[in-house]
Amino acid sequence: MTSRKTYYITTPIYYVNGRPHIGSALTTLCCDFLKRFRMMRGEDTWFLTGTDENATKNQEAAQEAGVDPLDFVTRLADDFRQAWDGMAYAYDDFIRTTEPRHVRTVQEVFRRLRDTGDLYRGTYEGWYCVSDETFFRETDVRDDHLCPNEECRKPLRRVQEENWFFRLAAYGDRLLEHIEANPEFLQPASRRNEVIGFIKQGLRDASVTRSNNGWGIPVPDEPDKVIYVWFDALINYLSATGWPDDPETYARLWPASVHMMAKEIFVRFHATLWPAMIIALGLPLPQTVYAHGWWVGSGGKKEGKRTGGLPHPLELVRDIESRSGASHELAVDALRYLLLREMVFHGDSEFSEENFLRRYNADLANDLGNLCNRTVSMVGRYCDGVGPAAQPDPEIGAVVAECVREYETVVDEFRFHAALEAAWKIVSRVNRYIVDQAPWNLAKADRRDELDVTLTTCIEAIRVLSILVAPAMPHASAALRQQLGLAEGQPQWADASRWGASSGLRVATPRPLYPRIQDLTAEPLPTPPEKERAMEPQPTDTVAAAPTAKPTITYDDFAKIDLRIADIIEAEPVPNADKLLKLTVQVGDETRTILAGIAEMYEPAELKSKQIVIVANLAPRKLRGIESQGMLLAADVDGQAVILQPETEVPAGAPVR
RNA sequence: GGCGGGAUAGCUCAGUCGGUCAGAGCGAACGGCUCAUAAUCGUUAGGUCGAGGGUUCGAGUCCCUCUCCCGCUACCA
Repeated sequence: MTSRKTYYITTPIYYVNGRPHIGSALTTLCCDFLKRFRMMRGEDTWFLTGTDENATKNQEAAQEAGVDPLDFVTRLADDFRQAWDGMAYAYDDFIRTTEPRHVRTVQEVFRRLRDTGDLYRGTYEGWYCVSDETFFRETDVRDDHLCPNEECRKPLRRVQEENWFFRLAAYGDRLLEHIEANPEFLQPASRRNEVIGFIKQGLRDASVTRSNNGWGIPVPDEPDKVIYVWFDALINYLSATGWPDDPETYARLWPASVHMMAKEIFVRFHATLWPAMIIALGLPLPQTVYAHGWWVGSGGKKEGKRTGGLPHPLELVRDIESRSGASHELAVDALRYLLLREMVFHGDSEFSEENFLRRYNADLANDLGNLCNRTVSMVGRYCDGVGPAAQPDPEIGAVVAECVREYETVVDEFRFHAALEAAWKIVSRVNRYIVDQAPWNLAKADRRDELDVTLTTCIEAIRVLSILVAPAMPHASAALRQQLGLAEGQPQWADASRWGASSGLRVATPRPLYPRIQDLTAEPLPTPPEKERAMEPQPTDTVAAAPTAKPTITYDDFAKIDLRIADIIEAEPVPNADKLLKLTVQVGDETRTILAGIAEMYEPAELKSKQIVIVANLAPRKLRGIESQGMLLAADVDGQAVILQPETEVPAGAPVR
């Protein structure tokens, strides 16, 4: 063994013309999990993500919008960066394909492959789709001369141009050889078989340049051409290592340990073209290329093809946050947990918000959160808040050890949901243990020794859990440790195997990590999350939400919202709710009930006869057992609501535009 | 069209070499407990394991046919 190789893991670089959604969030999350897990084990890690910006479409879209293309893609790239920051993904590097370091590497790759003869000139004459940046053969094109891609169908252009081609066909045998000899190279196995089938069918050389329209990476010495966006994009994994200018960093990072991605870009690009390019360059191949499945809509509809239907991860976070009252950071972790836990190993998984929320209650609120809460509470009550110095139960210790082993095994197989399942075996075993031991009876009978063993066992189990959940839920891990009274700092994996490592901890005041969600009804998700927050009871410990630029919407999107002026006729507090007021409002000749989370800022009396702005066509929703038929608009100032009013009195029901 | 993967309790899914495999979790019902977040613990699900046929002493578990879904690939010059 020579110097220690860094565990280098990558996401694909994301097309900036899409937006972040729970699919790309999952890919990135898997990488984050692996990084955090490896780090915890003491390994050197490097986690790369980024954006793919050289597509011709971007330039055209920028022109339409009348903006400079680079500014345009920069803004879009920032959307991704903010989304990933908001999800607490601890990437080490964010690469953009418009950066000089990437351009430099891509051009060098091109030069070298040109020199070795892996690239050659060829003439292409035929049909070209600008949108897909793809050439089509004569036989693929129908008489209408529209793009054969069913999801595109844009008019094709007749082109004749000389381009550079990559000798992909020459690498089929070498690829197959490597794939057969290295079972861990392409995973999971079902996907590997698809690749083998694809290669055995015979590969075709790939056209890797396009004519230069002012956007993209110019071909060295041929400024009238740019490098095809896919050829350019894959090279980002190499660019980020500093190849060829920074041999030291390169040596530390390359080859990549894992290229993680969703399945649609696996077979042709990451499992075929990219490895062939690497072989042609004479570089070592990545250790593992892994493809996970898609989120598909409920009812068997294939929503994965178009990810437009999938929500933005931070929208879901806001929803969890406002429904549960969990802190923002813990809501982020809740979604991280749910994404990893709901995505099954082999294939596509169903995305259903209701199922997510159900699992939130079951796994996070009832099982994990409550286990911590009841333990800390009992230590407070029976031991004056100091963990006893007893030996924890060895039988539970054996169960914990077994789960820790299982966890480690399945993580190395990329079965994240199975890892979390293993951790939750501990949770449910200890919940059962508590009932079996009945510490409340032990306390009454003054059976001190048994009580000490019981509570020490609980504390120890939670301490181990705080380590096991850390890769998926870094904030929740810290919260568990805070509750137990453990010193701050990164948990270490080795401590998961030290049963009985803690004693005499001073526990914190018990505070539920994950409050239960009362209403699981799945609302249509595109509900504006920020406005909704002002409506919901706000927990006092809510951390300020990470600022998130919302994506641009069209006028049509805006026009769907029916905003109206309303007169407040009646305002009264809602029983058992600190922050909710029940408003009876007049909208034109209609009277409605609206619930608003403004009780902390406004007295019912002072609201009477005030004019407000409401969203009149929001789907009704039950809050605290009362149906709210609309939503009041208010500014959100650090969680406090400030209602919006017309400047002068106007007729109730007047539309707002 | 070819190749591959699915179809298992209301929901999401496990089921390795054919014989306590008909399972888990959630949801629901009932009961226990009271430390806890109306939590937790226990019991309860009688589901023709997509349809039909076959091999076998015995088949979700192997073979054939069919239906539906999904993926990869090819579009028949």
